[in-house]
Amino acid sequence: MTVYEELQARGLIAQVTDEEEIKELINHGKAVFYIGFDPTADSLHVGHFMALCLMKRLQMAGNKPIALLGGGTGMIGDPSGRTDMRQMMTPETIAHNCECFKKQMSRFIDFSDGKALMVNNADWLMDLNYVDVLREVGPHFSVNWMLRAECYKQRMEKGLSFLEFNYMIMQSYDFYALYQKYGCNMQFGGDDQWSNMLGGTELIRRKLGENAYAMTITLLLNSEGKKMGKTQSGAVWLDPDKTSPFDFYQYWRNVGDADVLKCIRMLTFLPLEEVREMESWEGSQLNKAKEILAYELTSLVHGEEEAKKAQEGARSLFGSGNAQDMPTTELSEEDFTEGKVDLITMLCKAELVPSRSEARRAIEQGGVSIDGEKITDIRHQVERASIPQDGLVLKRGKKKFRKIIVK
RNA sequence: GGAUGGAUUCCCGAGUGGCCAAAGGGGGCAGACUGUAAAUCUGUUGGCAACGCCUUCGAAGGUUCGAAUCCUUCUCCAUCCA
Repeated sequence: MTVYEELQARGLIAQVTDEEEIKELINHGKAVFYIGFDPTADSLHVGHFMALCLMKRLQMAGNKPIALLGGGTGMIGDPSGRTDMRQMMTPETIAHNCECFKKQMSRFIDFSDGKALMVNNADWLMDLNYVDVLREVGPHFSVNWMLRAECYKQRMEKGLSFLEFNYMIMQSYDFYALYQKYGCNMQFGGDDQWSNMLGGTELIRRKLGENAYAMTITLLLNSEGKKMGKTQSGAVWLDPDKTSPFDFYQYWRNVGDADVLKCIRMLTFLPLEEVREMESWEGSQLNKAKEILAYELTSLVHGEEEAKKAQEGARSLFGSGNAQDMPTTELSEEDFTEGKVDLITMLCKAELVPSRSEARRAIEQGGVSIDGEKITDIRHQVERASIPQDGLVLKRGKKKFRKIIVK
Protein backbone atom coordinates (compact mmCIF):
# COMPACT_ATOMS: atom_id res chain seq x y z
CA MET A 1 0.00 0.00 0.00
CA THR A 2 1.44 3.35 -0.96
CA VAL A 3 1.57 6.31 1.38
CA TYR A 4 -1.05 8.12 -0.60
CA GLU A 5 -3.37 5.13 -0.47
CA GLU A 6 -2.88 4.85 3.24
CA LEU A 7 -3.68 8.51 3.79
CA GLN A 8 -6.75 8.08 1.67
CA ALA A 9 -7.84 4.95 3.51
CA ARG A 10 -7.48 6.75 6.80
CA GLY A 11 -9.70 9.50 5.55
CA LEU A 12 -7.07 12.16 5.98
CA ILE A 13 -7.16 13.71 2.56
CA ALA A 14 -9.69 16.45 2.00
CA GLN A 15 -8.66 18.31 -1.15
CA VAL A 16 -5.73 18.12 -3.54
CA THR A 17 -4.64 20.34 -6.38
CA ASP A 18 -3.33 17.61 -8.66
CA GLU A 19 -3.84 14.07 -7.50
CA GLU A 20 -1.54 12.32 -9.96
CA GLU A 21 1.40 14.60 -9.36
CA ILE A 22 1.00 14.48 -5.61
CA LYS A 23 0.84 10.70 -5.61
CA GLU A 24 3.99 10.59 -7.66
CA LEU A 25 5.81 12.96 -5.34
CA ILE A 26 4.93 11.60 -1.96
CA ASN A 27 4.94 7.92 -2.87
CA HIS A 28 8.51 8.20 -4.06
CA GLY A 29 9.84 10.42 -1.34
CA LYS A 30 10.27 13.34 -3.70
CA ALA A 31 8.20 15.85 -1.83
CA VAL A 32 9.65 18.69 0.14
CA PHE A 33 6.56 19.88 1.93
CA TYR A 34 5.69 22.41 4.54
CA ILE A 35 3.00 22.89 7.11
CA GLY A 36 2.55 26.21 8.80
CA PHE A 37 1.78 26.62 12.49
CA ASP A 38 0.71 30.01 13.71
CA PRO A 39 1.74 30.60 17.31
CA THR A 40 -1.71 31.47 18.60
CA ALA A 41 -1.18 29.89 22.02
CA ASP A 42 1.63 28.64 24.21
CA SER A 43 0.93 25.02 23.42
CA LEU A 44 0.01 22.91 20.44
CA HIS A 45 -3.39 21.25 20.40
CA VAL A 46 -5.07 18.31 18.76
CA GLY A 47 -5.45 20.04 15.41
CA HIS A 48 -1.72 20.58 15.26
CA PHE A 49 -1.20 17.03 16.35
CA MET A 50 -2.92 15.74 13.23
CA ALA A 51 -0.67 17.85 11.08
CA LEU A 52 2.39 16.59 12.94
CA CYS A 53 1.26 13.01 12.44
CA LEU A 54 0.93 13.63 8.76
CA MET A 55 4.42 15.06 8.73
CA LYS A 56 5.68 11.99 10.44
CA ARG A 57 3.95 9.62 8.06
CA LEU A 58 5.41 11.39 5.09
CA GLN A 59 8.80 11.65 6.68
CA MET A 60 8.80 7.91 7.23
CA ALA A 61 8.12 7.54 3.54
CA GLY A 62 11.23 9.49 2.74
CA ASN A 63 9.81 12.93 2.16
CA LYS A 64 11.27 16.00 3.72
CA PRO A 65 9.10 18.06 6.01
CA ILE A 66 9.49 21.72 6.81
CA ALA A 67 7.75 22.92 9.92
CA LEU A 68 7.02 26.57 9.53
CA LEU A 69 6.50 28.65 12.61
CA GLY A 70 4.30 31.61 11.90
CA GLY A 71 6.26 34.24 13.76
CA GLY A 72 5.43 36.67 10.99
CA THR A 73 1.94 35.58 10.00
CA GLY A 74 1.03 35.48 13.67
CA MET A 75 1.45 39.23 13.65
CA ILE A 76 -1.50 39.43 11.31
CA GLY A 77 -3.90 36.68 12.30
CA ASP A 78 -5.70 34.27 10.03
CA PRO A 79 -9.34 35.21 9.54
CA SER A 80 -10.21 31.82 7.99
CA GLY A 81 -13.34 30.32 9.42
CA ARG A 82 -13.66 32.88 12.13
CA THR A 83 -16.60 35.12 12.75
CA ASP A 84 -14.67 37.76 14.64
CA MET A 85 -11.22 39.24 14.57
CA ARG A 86 -8.50 37.57 16.51
CA GLN A 87 -7.02 39.51 19.27
CA MET A 88 -3.72 40.99 18.21
CA MET A 89 -0.76 39.43 19.89
CA THR A 90 2.30 41.27 21.06
CA PRO A 91 5.63 40.37 19.47
CA GLU A 92 6.76 39.06 22.86
CA THR A 93 3.84 36.66 23.13
CA ILE A 94 4.45 35.46 19.61
CA ALA A 95 8.12 34.82 20.27
CA HIS A 96 7.29 32.97 23.46
CA ASN A 97 4.67 30.84 21.75
CA CYS A 98 7.08 30.00 18.97
CA GLU A 99 9.53 28.72 21.55
CA CYS A 100 6.88 26.53 23.12
CA PHE A 101 5.87 25.12 19.74
CA LYS A 102 9.47 24.36 18.92
CA LYS A 103 9.96 22.27 22.01
CA GLN A 104 6.79 20.28 21.51
CA MET A 105 7.41 19.64 17.84
CA SER A 106 10.82 18.16 18.36
CA ARG A 107 9.12 15.37 20.25
CA PHE A 108 7.27 14.22 17.18
CA ILE A 109 9.47 15.03 14.26
CA ASP A 110 13.05 14.03 13.76
CA PHE A 111 14.93 17.20 12.92
CA SER A 112 18.39 15.65 13.08
CA ASP A 113 20.76 15.51 10.11
CA GLY A 114 18.57 17.73 7.99
CA LYS A 115 15.80 15.11 7.89
CA ALA A 116 13.42 17.90 8.56
CA LEU A 117 13.62 21.64 8.85
CA MET A 118 12.13 24.14 11.18
CA VAL A 119 11.93 27.70 9.99
CA ASN A 120 10.21 30.85 11.08
CA ASN A 121 8.52 33.10 8.56
CA ALA A 122 9.35 36.11 10.68
CA ASP A 123 12.81 35.74 9.12
CA TRP A 124 11.59 36.93 5.75
CA LEU A 125 8.22 38.54 6.37
CA MET A 126 9.34 41.08 8.92
CA ASP A 127 11.80 42.75 6.60
CA LEU A 128 9.47 43.16 3.69
CA ASN A 129 9.02 46.61 2.34
CA TYR A 130 5.44 47.58 1.74
CA VAL A 131 5.79 49.10 -1.71
CA ASP A 132 8.15 46.37 -2.87
CA VAL A 133 5.70 43.69 -1.85
CA LEU A 134 2.85 45.47 -3.51
CA ARG A 135 4.77 45.67 -6.77
CA GLU A 136 6.19 42.19 -6.52
CA VAL A 137 3.15 40.13 -5.61
CA GLY A 138 0.27 42.57 -5.67
CA PRO A 139 -0.38 42.29 -9.41
CA HIS A 140 -0.82 38.53 -9.09
CA PHE A 141 -3.73 38.66 -6.72
CA SER A 142 -7.21 39.48 -7.83
CA VAL A 143 -9.28 41.10 -5.15
CA ASN A 144 -12.41 39.77 -6.80
CA TRP A 145 -11.04 36.27 -6.54
CA MET A 146 -9.97 36.76 -2.95
CA LEU A 147 -13.34 38.06 -1.89
CA ARG A 148 -14.98 34.99 -3.30
CA ALA A 149 -12.68 32.73 -1.29
CA GLU A 150 -14.46 30.48 1.16
CA CYS A 151 -12.30 31.55 4.06
CA TYR A 152 -13.57 35.12 3.92
CA LYS A 153 -17.23 34.26 3.37
CA GLN A 154 -18.21 34.35 7.00
CA ARG A 155 -16.40 37.59 7.48
CA MET A 156 -18.16 39.33 4.64
CA GLU A 157 -21.15 39.56 6.92
CA LYS A 158 -19.47 40.71 10.06
CA GLY A 159 -16.66 42.74 8.65
CA LEU A 160 -13.11 42.00 7.69
CA SER A 161 -10.24 44.32 8.39
CA PHE A 162 -7.57 45.06 5.82
CA LEU A 163 -5.01 43.64 8.20
CA GLU A 164 -6.59 40.22 8.10
CA PHE A 165 -7.39 40.45 4.44
CA ASN A 166 -3.66 40.42 3.85
CA TYR A 167 -3.17 37.15 5.64
CA MET A 168 -3.67 35.15 2.48
CA ILE A 169 -1.01 37.15 0.73
CA MET A 170 1.47 36.58 3.51
CA GLN A 171 0.84 32.85 3.51
CA SER A 172 1.16 32.74 -0.24
CA TYR A 173 4.41 34.60 0.03
CA ASP A 174 5.66 31.99 2.49
CA PHE A 175 5.13 29.20 0.02
CA TYR A 176 6.80 31.24 -2.68
CA ALA A 177 9.78 31.96 -0.43
CA LEU A 178 10.12 28.35 0.69
CA TYR A 179 9.89 27.14 -2.87
CA GLN A 180 12.82 29.27 -3.85
CA LYS A 181 14.87 28.73 -0.72
CA TYR A 182 14.39 25.04 -0.08
CA GLY A 183 12.73 23.72 -3.19
CA CYS A 184 9.60 23.19 -1.20
CA ASN A 185 7.08 21.85 -3.71
CA MET A 186 4.10 21.04 -1.55
CA GLN A 187 2.05 22.55 1.19
CA PHE A 188 -0.24 20.75 3.60
CA GLY A 189 -2.69 22.24 6.01
CA GLY A 190 -6.10 22.04 7.56
CA ASP A 191 -8.99 22.12 5.15
CA ASP A 192 -9.83 25.65 6.28
CA GLN A 193 -6.52 26.69 4.77
CA TRP A 194 -7.45 25.66 1.24
CA SER A 195 -7.83 29.10 -0.26
CA ASN A 196 -4.73 30.44 1.45
CA MET A 197 -2.79 27.52 0.04
CA LEU A 198 -4.12 27.98 -3.46
CA GLY A 199 -2.91 31.54 -3.24
CA GLY A 200 0.59 30.15 -2.84
CA THR A 201 0.54 27.69 -5.72
CA GLU A 202 -0.94 30.40 -7.90
CA LEU A 203 1.76 32.87 -6.94
CA ILE A 204 4.52 30.39 -7.69
CA ARG A 205 3.00 29.60 -11.06
CA ARG A 206 2.60 33.23 -12.00
CA LYS A 207 5.93 34.46 -10.71
CA LEU A 208 8.10 31.54 -11.67
CA GLY A 209 6.00 29.66 -14.18
CA GLU A 210 6.44 26.50 -12.14
CA ASN A 211 4.11 24.08 -10.44
CA ALA A 212 3.73 23.52 -6.76
CA TYR A 213 1.02 21.50 -5.06
CA ALA A 214 -1.26 21.69 -2.12
CA MET A 215 -3.23 19.18 -0.14
CA THR A 216 -5.52 19.67 2.81
CA ILE A 217 -6.23 17.39 5.73
CA THR A 218 -9.79 16.59 6.67
CA LEU A 219 -10.84 18.52 9.71
CA LEU A 220 -11.55 16.18 12.57
CA LEU A 221 -15.22 16.67 13.25
CA ASN A 222 -17.39 14.65 15.56
CA SER A 223 -20.68 13.16 14.51
CA GLU A 224 -22.42 16.42 15.36
CA GLY A 225 -20.20 18.34 13.00
CA LYS A 226 -18.23 20.12 15.68
CA LYS A 227 -14.48 20.34 15.76
CA MET A 228 -12.95 17.71 17.96
CA GLY A 229 -10.34 18.51 20.51
CA LYS A 230 -12.34 21.28 22.07
CA THR A 231 -13.93 21.16 25.46
CA GLN A 232 -16.01 23.61 27.41
CA SER A 233 -12.94 25.02 29.02
CA GLY A 234 -11.03 25.35 25.76
CA ALA A 235 -8.80 23.20 23.64
CA VAL A 236 -7.31 19.87 24.54
CA TRP A 237 -3.65 20.79 24.78
CA LEU A 238 -0.59 18.68 24.22
CA ASP A 239 1.23 20.43 27.04
CA PRO A 240 0.86 18.28 30.17
CA ASP A 241 0.72 21.38 32.32
CA LYS A 242 -2.29 22.69 30.43
CA THR A 243 -4.11 19.40 29.91
CA SER A 244 -2.94 16.65 32.22
CA PRO A 245 -2.22 13.24 30.66
CA PHE A 246 -5.15 11.91 32.67
CA ASP A 247 -7.56 14.50 31.28
CA PHE A 248 -6.13 13.96 27.84
CA TYR A 249 -6.74 10.25 28.16
CA GLN A 250 -10.24 10.85 29.46
CA TYR A 251 -11.12 13.12 26.56
CA TRP A 252 -10.51 10.33 24.09
CA ARG A 253 -11.95 7.66 26.35
CA ASN A 254 -15.20 9.59 26.21
CA VAL A 255 -15.64 10.24 22.50
CA GLY A 256 -18.99 9.32 21.04
CA ASP A 257 -19.57 5.82 19.67
CA ALA A 258 -19.90 7.18 16.18
CA ASP A 259 -16.49 8.82 16.30
CA VAL A 260 -14.16 6.19 17.74
CA LEU A 261 -13.17 4.43 14.58
CA LYS A 262 -12.73 7.63 12.67
CA CYS A 263 -10.41 8.93 15.38
CA ILE A 264 -8.40 5.75 15.48
CA ARG A 265 -7.96 5.83 11.74
CA MET A 266 -7.05 9.46 11.53
CA LEU A 267 -5.00 9.97 14.65
CA THR A 268 -3.20 6.77 15.49
CA PHE A 269 -0.56 4.76 13.70
CA LEU A 270 -2.33 1.46 14.26
CA PRO A 271 -2.19 -0.67 11.11
CA LEU A 272 -5.34 -0.48 9.05
CA GLU A 273 -5.86 -4.25 9.27
CA GLU A 274 -6.28 -3.94 13.01
CA VAL A 275 -8.66 -1.06 12.61
CA ARG A 276 -10.71 -3.07 10.16
CA GLU A 277 -11.29 -5.74 12.79
CA MET A 278 -12.66 -3.18 15.18
CA GLU A 279 -15.21 -2.06 12.67
CA SER A 280 -17.43 -4.98 13.56
CA TRP A 281 -17.53 -4.05 17.24
CA GLU A 282 -20.80 -2.81 18.56
CA GLY A 283 -22.45 -1.40 21.65
CA SER A 284 -20.52 -1.60 24.87
CA GLN A 285 -17.78 -3.44 23.04
CA LEU A 286 -16.82 -0.07 21.66
CA ASN A 287 -15.53 0.84 25.07
CA LYS A 288 -12.57 -1.33 24.25
CA ALA A 289 -11.94 0.65 21.11
CA LYS A 290 -12.16 3.84 23.11
CA GLU A 291 -9.56 2.56 25.53
CA ILE A 292 -7.28 1.72 22.66
CA LEU A 293 -7.76 5.13 21.15
CA ALA A 294 -7.13 6.91 24.42
CA TYR A 295 -4.11 4.80 25.23
CA GLU A 296 -2.52 5.14 21.82
CA LEU A 297 -2.90 8.88 21.71
CA THR A 298 -1.77 9.49 25.26
CA SER A 299 1.21 7.32 24.56
CA LEU A 300 2.08 9.26 21.40
CA VAL A 301 1.77 12.60 23.10
CA HIS A 302 2.96 11.95 26.64
CA GLY A 303 4.88 8.71 26.36
CA GLU A 304 4.03 5.14 27.21
CA GLU A 305 4.56 5.49 30.91
CA GLU A 306 2.10 8.33 31.28
CA ALA A 307 -0.37 6.47 29.10
CA LYS A 308 -0.21 3.44 31.35
CA LYS A 309 -0.65 5.54 34.44
CA ALA A 310 -3.65 7.31 32.95
CA GLN A 311 -5.21 4.05 31.86
CA GLU A 312 -4.73 2.33 35.18
CA GLY A 313 -5.89 5.41 37.01
CA ALA A 314 -9.03 5.57 34.94
CA ARG A 315 -9.76 1.88 35.25
CA SER A 316 -9.52 1.72 38.98
CA LEU A 317 -11.31 5.01 39.41
CA PHE A 318 -14.31 3.95 37.40
CA GLY A 319 -14.05 0.44 38.75
CA SER A 320 -13.49 0.58 42.47
CA GLY A 321 -13.52 4.33 42.84
CA ASN A 322 -10.02 4.67 44.12
CA ALA A 323 -6.70 5.06 42.45
CA GLN A 324 -3.08 5.76 43.06
CA ASP A 325 -2.58 8.44 40.50
CA MET A 326 -5.29 10.97 40.83
CA PRO A 327 -5.17 14.71 41.18
CA THR A 328 -4.73 15.47 44.84
CA THR A 329 -5.53 18.40 47.04
CA GLU A 330 -3.80 18.94 50.34
CA LEU A 331 -5.68 20.55 53.16
CA SER A 332 -3.68 22.47 55.67
CA GLU A 333 -4.27 23.35 59.30
CA GLU A 334 -6.03 26.63 58.56
CA ASP A 335 -8.70 24.94 56.49
CA PHE A 336 -10.08 23.39 59.65
CA THR A 337 -12.17 25.05 62.27
CA GLU A 338 -12.33 23.13 65.51
CA GLY A 339 -11.00 20.10 63.73
CA LYS A 340 -13.62 20.15 61.00
CA VAL A 341 -14.04 21.30 57.40
CA ASP A 342 -17.35 21.78 55.72
CA LEU A 343 -18.03 20.05 52.45
CA ILE A 344 -18.50 23.25 50.46
CA THR A 345 -15.07 24.48 51.41
CA MET A 346 -13.54 21.17 50.46
CA LEU A 347 -15.13 21.24 47.02
CA CYS A 348 -13.79 24.72 46.43
CA LYS A 349 -10.34 23.86 47.68
CA ALA A 350 -10.26 20.84 45.43
CA GLU A 351 -11.23 23.03 42.50
CA LEU A 352 -14.10 20.77 41.68
CA VAL A 353 -16.42 23.80 41.60
CA PRO A 354 -15.82 27.41 40.55
CA SER A 355 -17.87 28.98 43.34
CA ARG A 356 -19.49 28.16 46.63
CA SER A 357 -22.89 28.60 45.06
CA GLU A 358 -22.16 25.90 42.60
CA ALA A 359 -20.84 23.67 45.32
CA ARG A 360 -24.13 24.12 47.11
CA ARG A 361 -26.12 23.29 44.00
CA ALA A 362 -24.01 20.25 43.25
CA ILE A 363 -24.61 18.91 46.74
CA GLU A 364 -28.30 19.66 46.74
CA GLN A 365 -28.70 17.88 43.44
CA GLY A 366 -27.01 14.77 44.71
CA GLY A 367 -23.87 15.13 42.67
CA VAL A 368 -21.32 14.95 45.43
CA SER A 369 -19.95 11.97 47.25
CA ILE A 370 -17.14 11.15 49.65
CA ASP A 371 -15.56 7.74 49.23
CA GLY A 372 -18.56 6.64 47.23
CA GLU A 373 -21.13 7.80 49.75
CA LYS A 374 -23.56 10.35 48.45
CA ILE A 375 -23.93 13.47 50.60
CA THR A 376 -26.90 15.77 50.20
CA ASP A 377 -26.57 17.96 53.26
CA ILE A 378 -24.92 21.24 52.36
CA ARG A 379 -23.89 21.72 55.95
CA HIS A 380 -22.08 18.40 56.07
CA GLN A 381 -18.76 18.55 57.85
CA VAL A 382 -15.79 16.26 57.80
CA GLU A 383 -13.72 15.71 60.87
CA ARG A 384 -10.04 16.03 60.49
CA ALA A 385 -9.42 12.84 62.37
CA SER A 386 -11.69 10.89 60.04
CA ILE A 387 -9.56 11.57 57.00
CA PRO A 388 -7.32 8.55 56.55
CA GLN A 389 -3.62 8.74 55.88
CA ASP A 390 -3.96 7.92 52.19
CA GLY A 391 -6.76 10.43 51.79
CA LEU A 392 -10.38 10.28 50.82
CA VAL A 393 -11.95 10.53 47.41
CA LEU A 394 -14.15 13.51 46.81
CA LYS A 395 -16.33 13.17 43.75
CA ARG A 396 -18.39 15.73 41.88
CA GLY A 397 -20.58 14.40 39.14
CA LYS A 398 -19.64 11.20 37.40
CA LYS A 399 -16.24 12.02 36.12
CA LYS A 400 -14.62 14.54 38.38
CA PHE A 401 -12.58 13.20 41.23
CA ARG A 402 -10.09 14.58 43.63
CA LYS A 403 -8.17 12.95 46.40
CA ILE A 404 -8.14 14.92 49.63
CA ILE A 405 -5.32 14.50 52.08
CA VAL A 406 -4.27 16.36 55.18
CA LYS A 407 -0.82 17.75 55.37
C1' G B 1 -17.19 62.83 6.66
C1' G B 2 -23.08 62.18 6.28
C1' A B 3 -27.63 59.12 7.13
C1' U B 4 -29.74 54.91 9.50
C1' G B 5 -29.79 50.73 12.66
C1' G B 6 -27.35 48.39 16.67
C1' A B 7 -24.24 46.86 21.49
C1' U B 8 -28.41 42.81 27.10
C1' U B 9 -25.79 37.35 31.30
C1' C B 10 -21.17 31.74 28.35
C1' C B 11 -23.70 32.35 23.07
C1' C B 12 -28.20 33.74 20.28
C1' G B 13 -32.08 36.79 21.62
C1' A B 14 -36.72 39.18 24.37
C1' G B 15 -37.28 43.22 27.50
C1' U B 16 -38.63 50.82 26.06
C1' G B 17 -39.59 53.65 34.10
C1' G B 18 -40.99 49.81 39.45
C1' C B 19 -43.99 43.13 39.01
C1' C B 20 -35.96 42.49 36.46
C1' A B 21 -30.67 38.67 38.55
C1' A B 22 -33.69 40.09 33.54
C1' A B 23 -38.56 35.69 28.96
C1' G B 24 -37.25 31.93 25.34
C1' G B 25 -33.64 28.93 22.90
C1' G B 26 -28.64 26.96 22.63
C1' G B 27 -24.68 25.45 25.53
C1' G B 28 -22.94 23.98 30.44
C1' C B 29 -23.62 21.44 35.13
C1' A B 30 -26.25 17.75 38.20
C1' G B 31 -29.87 13.60 38.58
C1' A B 32 -32.63 9.20 36.31
C1' C B 33 -31.71 5.51 32.43
C1' U B 34 -26.86 3.35 30.57
C1' G B 35 -21.51 1.25 28.74
C1' U B 36 -17.07 6.61 31.64
C1' A B 37 -21.25 6.60 24.79
C1' A B 38 -25.58 8.70 22.25
C1' A B 39 -30.74 9.75 22.61
C1' U B 40 -34.55 10.87 26.12
C1' C B 41 -36.74 12.82 30.62
C1' U B 42 -36.10 15.98 35.29
C1' G B 43 -33.71 19.80 37.93
C1' U B 44 -30.30 23.77 37.67
C1' U B 45 -27.43 27.75 35.41
C1' G B 46 -24.19 35.93 38.46
C1' G B 47 -21.89 36.11 43.52
C1' C B 48 -22.18 35.91 48.88
C1' A B 49 -21.83 35.19 55.91
C1' A B 50 -28.59 33.44 51.48
C1' C B 51 -36.53 34.19 53.03
C1' G B 52 -31.66 39.04 52.98
C1' C B 53 -27.48 41.56 50.73
C1' C B 54 -23.95 42.79 46.64
C1' U B 55 -22.45 43.13 41.38
C1' U B 56 -24.31 42.85 36.09
C1' C B 57 -27.68 44.96 30.38
C1' G B 58 -20.93 48.88 25.50
C1' A B 59 -18.32 53.43 28.78
C1' A B 60 -18.85 57.87 31.63
C1' G B 61 -22.09 61.38 33.49
C1' G B 62 -27.31 63.20 34.37
C1' U B 63 -32.94 63.14 35.27
C1' U B 64 -35.98 60.34 38.93
C1' C B 65 -38.31 58.16 45.26
C1' G B 66 -36.82 54.33 41.52
C1' A B 67 -33.12 53.28 35.17
C1' A B 68 -31.32 47.55 31.02
C1' U B 69 -35.35 51.05 29.76
C1' C B 70 -35.42 58.48 29.57
C1' C B 71 -31.43 62.60 28.47
C1' U B 72 -26.05 64.06 27.29
C1' U B 73 -21.26 62.85 25.71
C1' C B 74 -18.00 59.04 24.16
C1' U B 75 -16.34 54.08 22.17
C1' C B 76 -17.17 50.13 18.97
C1' C B 77 -20.00 47.45 14.97
C1' A B 78 -23.24 46.87 10.54
C1' U B 79 -25.80 48.96 6.21
C1' C B 80 -26.32 52.88 2.60
C1' C B 81 -24.04 57.51 0.62
C1' A B 82 -19.02 59.87 -0.19
